[in-house]
Order: sequence, then structure tokens, then C-alpha cells
Amino acid sequence: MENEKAVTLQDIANRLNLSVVTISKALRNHPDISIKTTKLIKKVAEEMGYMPNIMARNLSSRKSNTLGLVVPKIAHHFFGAIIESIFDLAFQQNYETILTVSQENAEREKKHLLTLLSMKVDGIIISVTQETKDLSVFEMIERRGVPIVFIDRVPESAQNYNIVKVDDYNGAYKAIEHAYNLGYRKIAHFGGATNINIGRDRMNGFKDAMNNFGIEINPNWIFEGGYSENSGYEFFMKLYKENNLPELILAVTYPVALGIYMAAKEVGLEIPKDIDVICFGNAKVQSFLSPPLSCIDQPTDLISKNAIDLIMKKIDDEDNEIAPQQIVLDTSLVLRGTCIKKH
Amino acid sequence: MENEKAVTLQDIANRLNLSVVTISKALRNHPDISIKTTKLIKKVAEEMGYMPNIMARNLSSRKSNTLGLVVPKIAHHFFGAIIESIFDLAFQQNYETILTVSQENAEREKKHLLTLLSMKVDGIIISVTQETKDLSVFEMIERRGVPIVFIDRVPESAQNYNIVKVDDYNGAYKAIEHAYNLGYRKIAHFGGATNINIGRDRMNGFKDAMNNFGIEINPNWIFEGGYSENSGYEFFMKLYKENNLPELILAVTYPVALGIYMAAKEVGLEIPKDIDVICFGNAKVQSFLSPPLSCIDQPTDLISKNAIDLIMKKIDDEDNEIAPQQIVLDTSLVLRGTCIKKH
DNA sequence: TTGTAAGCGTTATCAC
DNA sequence: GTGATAACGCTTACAA
Repeated sequence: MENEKAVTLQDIANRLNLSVVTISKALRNHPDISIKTTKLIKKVAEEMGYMPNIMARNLSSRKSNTLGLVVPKIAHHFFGAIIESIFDLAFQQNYETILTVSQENAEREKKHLLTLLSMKVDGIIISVTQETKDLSVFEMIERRGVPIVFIDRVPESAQNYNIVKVDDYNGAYKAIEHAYNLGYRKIAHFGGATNINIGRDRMNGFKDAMNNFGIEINPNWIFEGGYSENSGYEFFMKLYKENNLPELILAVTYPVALGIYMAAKEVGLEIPKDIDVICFGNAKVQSFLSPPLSCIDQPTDLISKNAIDLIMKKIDDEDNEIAPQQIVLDTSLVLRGTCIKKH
Repeated sequence: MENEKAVTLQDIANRLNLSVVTISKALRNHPDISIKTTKLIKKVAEEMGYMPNIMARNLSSRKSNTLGLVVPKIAHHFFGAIIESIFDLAFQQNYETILTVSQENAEREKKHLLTLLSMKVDGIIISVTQETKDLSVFEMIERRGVPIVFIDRVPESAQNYNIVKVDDYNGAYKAIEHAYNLGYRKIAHFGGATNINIGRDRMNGFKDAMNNFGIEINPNWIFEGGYSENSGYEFFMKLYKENNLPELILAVTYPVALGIYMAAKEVGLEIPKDIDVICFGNAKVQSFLSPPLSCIDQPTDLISKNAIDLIMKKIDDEDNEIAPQQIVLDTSLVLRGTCIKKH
């Protein structure tokens, strides 16, 4: 069974006794070609089932209408939401999005970035892994003239790039302030890696708030380095075994909070009575947890929107005249069944 | 500020006074070239920061090492899990994956499929929208010789394509059998669109089980057409307003069940006491809902694994000698805090 | 308004 | 072992 061969511009040109160029122009609505001819060509192309070869088109035009997106994880509410809206916004502007997943692995991330460059994407949006420190790839991407926008997670030393992030510092601060007003004094922070901003800023917001409100910081209640269910579970279990649980835990992400829910359930402790929790991130399902989980909302749609706007602006800015831009979005406290009163 | 130009094979060839062909072959470990030369060329290429232009490579080799993936949604546990593992498995086999999202819109889906063809992907894995009926695109893809594998959702008339799905019929049947043994007799099904298999099979499994166990089917308790939170919410509210709630609802997806949780909470009914629920799909978070949600588990990892294996086999099968294959995976009942006793 | 020529960066083929 | 040549399908000058 022989496969149908793809129809090319040449095929259409042959059929109509016109040149390839005329066909090409007509199909792209180039004003050079008369309306009548254009119409005819389009009709015939449609009939013949013509489909442009994007490889050839991109190679020739040195423009791919493609965005690269790099995230550490997909099956995670925060990233799922961001990916979905970025895809949607890009599609609306006639851009394809090439998604790659680093799985929190810096080496893999680098490989993906090189692949994206090889694919000649017009711009790159990235949320880096926990371990990303080496900026050389990003510098190289810059030198190549490919616009790059960091979202949410930004390596420590990349503060001068294009960035769209959330005011993590104030988010943590607000949460602690709220807890303080509730009467909480024994507060832990299950934090993330502090070599990237989200971990660092949330940690700093936590510490500054604690200090400002005159609450003592217990170093045994401070953890660094995890964003997953596992981390939340393990940190909790460690404190539980030491018989050293705090009254309230500020969790760096929603999965970490879920890990805490898991652990608490396992050892028969009741949230929020025996141990209270609040976290960063706002998944719809949090309302239906037992108890409903309060959080510091990160506006995923706004992150995506701003990232796309920024990258498009940069792509259009061919002479690279626009300075890098740092956009910081506000968080808000969403209170449900946790962290609403002291027990 | 001028951008750094990308290094090409020609640049390396010039530097070494060799031909482009030699460079190209060496970098691909072609046996034509001596080990010594190959080594030298690789070293210089590395030094010069050479990165292949994938567009050019694909155009020339008529092979893209790229898979196309089409799903109706991303921010959804089931698809998130599938996407993540497909990306991972493809990456391990040196394939890039181009993800596109149909947003449950058949027209958009068709557009994405054409784009994937235009991008010359080597194979396509798709989970269709609720409304996909027109098979012409798929026929065309087949004629073009691009392997295609349907996962989970398959259009009614596409039963002869490559398929990896779940035994939805038996899943529903088992759930009803279990409910029957618990003593439930007033059972509703909040189902999906029945023009695709998952809705249809679950509905049939439900109905056959009901009939076999001699339970009367109340047509007012049968809904068709929704897979989202909204549907669950609306169907529930409709019955609630009619004062016509069943004892147990079999929900076609986890989001539908979540919609039911939402609605029940809003009107002050308690799950599972006042109204009980079980659903298809198994998200980790279901254990932490209040109450923990029981479900018919769909093995997402197995779906992905089988889909990748199948598509790779098809890609390698250049003469198209292997017949289309239908793989049906078993479900299992995961019982937690719902549908565990009659109230 | 249409067409010619050149080139995008790579790989396949075949000759040396 | 190495390389010249053509080709992949398209676009961008520029010429007619």
C-alpha cells in the first residue's frame, strides 16, 4: 500500500501553469497577486489537499511562529493551569507551543533548551528546576537573540532577565501576619530550595514577618528543599517522631500541603485542630479537601497572560531596544477551612 | 547589538578545510569517516558551539523524530498524568513530543491535526473531543502513511484504528455490582457524551449491570453529555430542585464527581450519608477529599506505555504490514470513603 | 501582475 | 575515506 505523496507548491504550479512563487504568494495573501488569481489558486490548493511543509517554510523564512515552553512538571495543578493558558493564548496569536518537561532535572532542562534552539523557536518561556544554577545556557540563548522569559521560578543570578513572577515575599508575610493575628506563635515553614527565588522569597517573607511580629523562629521547624508531596510527608513525619510539631505549618506549595494531609491522617492527627496548615497555590479542589485548605493564591492566568505579552513584545522588538522587564504580581489570601482560628 | 549567528556545518567545514558532507557524516557517527577525523570534527564542533538546525535536518531527511499528541484538556488529572508519562517515554526514545490542546472543540482539533501533519510528525497519539464525529481527517492521516493511535477516547466509527483504551464497560459494571451488593437500588449515572466510547461504554456497562441485577433504571437519573465540574454540578442541582435525588451516583469522571461534591456542599447535603458517589478516574488527591472519593481506577501509566509502544512499532513498520491493534486495559475498583456502605 | 534566481542548512547518492 | 552535486519545499530578493 503506497502512501499518498504530499502535495507541494510545485504540484499546484504545474497544474495551473503558473510559477511556484505565484502560488506561494497567493496562498499567503501577498498583495502582489491579483485577487482573481489568488482565489483560483486557493481553490485548487484546497481541492488538491495542499498542506504547507512547515519545516521548509521555517527554514526558508527563518521564522517559526513557535514558542518553546519549559516546565519542571506537568501533572501539578500550578503548572497544568499555566501550560493550558499559555497554549491557548499562543494559539490565539497563531503560535505553536513546544512544551518540554525538565522533571526537576537541570541537565535535562539544558538539553531541552538546546533542542528548542535547534528547532528555531521564536521565543522561550521557562520555569526552571530547583537545581538550576548554571546561567551559561541562558546567556547563550540571549546572544543568539532568542527572547526568553522566566516565569515564577527564576535562578538567583538571573534577576536581570525578563521575569514574570508572583510577590512571594509578601505572600508569605501576609500569611504569617494573618496567623499572628489569629494568635499563632509556634509556626513552621516547610520551604523549597532557597537557591531559586520562590523558595528564597517565601522563606524571607516568613522570617521577616516572624521577626517583625516578635515570634521566635525555631530552626527545627524550618525546612528547605522540597516542593512535592514527599517532602511535606517526610518533614511532617520527622517532627512527629521528634514529638516536636508546631501549631501551624506554612507549606511552600499545594503538593507539600497534601503531603502534610497524608502524614497527619496516617498518624491520626486532625487538621486544623491538632495541626494547622496554609500553603501557596490555589487549586479548585482545595475547597473539597477535608478540611478545605486555605492558601496564598498565585494568579496563574495573569502569569501566563503577562508572559505571553512580554515574549511577543520581545519577538517584535527585532533590534533589541526594549530593556528586560520584571513583572511582579500580587498574591491574595484565600481562607477556607484551615488557618482561620487558633485551636 | 548584533546577534551571534548560528554555527553551520559549512562553518566547521571551512575551518577544517573539509567538506560539509564529511562534517555531517562525522557528527552522525557515519562509518564512512575515520575515527580520527570524526574525533577532531566533534571536538571542533563542540568548541564552535555547533547546534544542528532541526528544520533543515528534518526537511532533508524526511524524518522528524517527533510525535504529535492531541488532548482535549491539560489541567485535568487524567490527561495531565498521561501527557507527563508520554513526554517522558518519548524523550527516553529520543523523540520530541508536540502537544496540542483541542479544548473539547472538534474544529480546533482538526486544525491541530493538520498542523501536526504540516510539521511532519512521525506519528500521532490522540484523545478526541466529545464532539468528534468526522473521520475524514483521520482517514487522510492514514493515507499519508502517518501512524495514529487513539487513547482512551475513540470516535464511534473508528473502531478499526490503533486503540489503547480502558475496559470502561466492565468498570461501570463492576461498580454497579458492588453497589448492588451494598444494597443500593436507587442509582443514577451522570454520564458523558455517548457518541464516544468512554461515555457509551460506561453507560452500557451501567445499564447492563442494572438490568442483570434487576434494578429499575430511572430515566430521570440518567444524564448524558458532560465530563466537567459544571456538568456534575448542574445535573445534581436539577435533581435536587426536582426533589428527586437517588441514593448513589456513578459519575463518568472525577471532575463530574467534584461538581457533585460542590453542589452537595452548597445545598447542605452530606456525602456519603445523604447522597453517595463513585466515579471513574483516580487522582491522588481523591484520598484527601471529604469524604475520600472511591473510584474506578484507570491505569494512566499503562495507557501511555502501550500507546508509545504501539506508535513506535507502527513507525518502524514502514511497509505498513502490521494490522491495526486494539488494546483494552483492565480497571479496578478503589474503595475509600464513598460507596462503601448503604446509608 | 507575474516570474527568475538564489538560498535556507541539512542529508542522500554516487563518484573519486 | 572523502567530497561534489542534487535535492528537500519553501521564501525573499529582484527582474521582467
